[in-house]
Amino acid sequence: MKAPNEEVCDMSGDEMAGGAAARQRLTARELAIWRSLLDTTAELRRVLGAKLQESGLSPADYQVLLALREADGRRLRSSELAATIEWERSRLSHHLGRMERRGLIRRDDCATDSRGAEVSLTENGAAAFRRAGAPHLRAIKKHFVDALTPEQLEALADVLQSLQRHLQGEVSAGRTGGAHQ
Amino acid sequence: MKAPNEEVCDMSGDEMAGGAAARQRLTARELAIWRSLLDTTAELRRVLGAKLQESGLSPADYQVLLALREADGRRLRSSELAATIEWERSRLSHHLGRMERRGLIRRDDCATDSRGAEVSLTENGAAAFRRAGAPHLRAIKKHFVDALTPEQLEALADVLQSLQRHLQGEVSAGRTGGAHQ
DNA sequence: ATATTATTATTGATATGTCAATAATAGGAG
DNA sequence: CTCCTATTATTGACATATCAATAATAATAT
Repeated sequence: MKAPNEEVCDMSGDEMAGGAAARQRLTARELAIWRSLLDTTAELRRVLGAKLQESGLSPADYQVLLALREADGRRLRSSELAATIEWERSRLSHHLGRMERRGLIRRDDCATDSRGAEVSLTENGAAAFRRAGAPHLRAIKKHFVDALTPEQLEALADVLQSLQRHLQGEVSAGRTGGAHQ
Repeated sequence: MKAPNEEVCDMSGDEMAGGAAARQRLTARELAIWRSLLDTTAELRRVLGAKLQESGLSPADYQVLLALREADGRRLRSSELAATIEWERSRLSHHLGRMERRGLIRRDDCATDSRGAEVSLTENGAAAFRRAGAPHLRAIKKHFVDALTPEQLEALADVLQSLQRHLQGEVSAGRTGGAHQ
């Protein structure tokens, strides 16, 4: 096993111009936590995905149906839907094709923009979503929420907020600590 | 917006036999934290995957090459490799086929078991891994570790440990304290 | 109005992941 | 040994994801 502070990676090289803190190296402990984050979240996705599958929906199906369910008038332009769930348009187009074949959603021509398509739930799709919803939420409670104390949950929320801010600061050329990529 | 403690899901129904705590309901806050976990880790995977791609490797390629790199004699039986990285055998078989076509790995017949295949790095694969390694570790530091304080990192490790114990306790029929797997 | 550019959505090619079958060999019971 | 079962690895069919290219329309400039 590695010593707790062993350096796993020599960070010298490019894009490390700044102060001493910025050139610190990745420890074995830090790497292990990263791997644990990857593995644990993958396993959670797998377990919850399997639960959803019992209702005949994939996680991707669920995301699409949820966004439509919560949309004004239960319908969305294809590109609005893509923006809502943060998918690439092409991915959505392929997936909508499959969901349409299965009778879960419908695509109609848009009245105000001849290029556009309006996506809406079919009766079938709405029913599938209703069937899947409660078991899915129960599974989130059982496998995720119930594993943690309220304090741990809040600590996790704090961690996630920091990670997200850090990620956003990077794309919008921010001044997080000088790294402007 | 939802009130912080609004109940999102009525948990009554199945498999809730026990005390009052177990039948509590999923709050909007808890659901939001779950969604944030999904979204944030997806974005991290995306960013790190894009970085790896600059070296011509997918995250999956990297996992395979890393496992081979760390194996005794730089070679593994196919099923050992699958167990190491926790992949289904069929997935590994398909992926090894693609990696073999790209000249990253090689499969030889196993001397002691005529069914088996021994997977090993090619010179090409070893070189690709060497090229990708340092930038990948730097990216983990930059996008993940550097976003968090040491306290946040330890809090996250604690959360992940609880989640993993909880998941394992479920598969091995209960009693978190006794899971010896 | 016409030409240029941008936006919308789809498509095809390819890479990836899952599941259920298959083929071949190993290992044990009789 | 011979039959039965387990293990090993691959395959084919399909679902999914990404990327680059396309087609159609809208929006804008001149």
